[in-house]
Amino acid sequence: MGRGRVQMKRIENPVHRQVTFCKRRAGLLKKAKELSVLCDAEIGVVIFSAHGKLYELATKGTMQELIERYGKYTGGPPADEPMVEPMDAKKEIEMLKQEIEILQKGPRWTLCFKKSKC
Amino acid sequence: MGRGRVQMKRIENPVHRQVTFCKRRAGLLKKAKELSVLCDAEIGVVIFSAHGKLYELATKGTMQELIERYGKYTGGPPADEPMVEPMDAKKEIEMLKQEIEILQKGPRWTLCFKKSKC
DNA sequence: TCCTATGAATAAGC
DNA sequence: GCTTATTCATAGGA
Repeated sequence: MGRGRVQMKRIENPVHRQVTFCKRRAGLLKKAKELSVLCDAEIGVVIFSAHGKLYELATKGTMQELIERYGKYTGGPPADEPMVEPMDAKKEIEMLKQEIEILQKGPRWTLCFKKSKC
Repeated sequence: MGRGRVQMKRIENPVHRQVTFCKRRAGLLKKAKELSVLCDAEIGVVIFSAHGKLYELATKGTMQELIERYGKYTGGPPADEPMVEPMDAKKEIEMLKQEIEILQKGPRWTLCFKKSKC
């Protein structure tokens, strides 16, 4: 980026590393917020700097709540299929119905890109 | 980005939202890895999609270890163990989701693309 | 810090 | 999924 490419290895120069850390940390948190808003996702980011300082972000509720949700999810039944966590049933049903409505009304592609692979 | 600006609000069209979620999620995790490597930081990212599916990344060690470190740092209590949550109306939700899946994939890509990983 | 030149990310379209 | 047109992020330098 910027001027010249970036090697994916630890930046040795401590000044450069510090500057890059600040810039990219801000960028990462911004991206996380954006993804959360745009796609209605709950996201948590935890960053420990090399010196051990903590930076964090939780897009919905608190980090503690997110950690608890994480614990429930990973501690649940060992699904071979991607497991989906039940949320408030009423809410979800409403959301799903709305999606269906949008899908049914919205214009559909009539194109089919036939590639040999498929 | 890309073609035209992005409004920082929830994407209403479910197809667009899904596509954006996949792309930006990948981008976010990539950025997190890069920051970790370049600046020698320990980073954890947890993403719950709107439908409750979990995506995660821990750049050093496991997420569980990172959560413990976080708990120590913040002085909070250790992560709770999961609890199982009973559900009703689960059936209806499943049906609706299936319908959405059919609508999204059915007539459009059946002959062309493999099942999406997202 | 602020300011560019450039490399990356990504929204749409296919 | 792949391509392309644009916007975004950011490395280096002032």
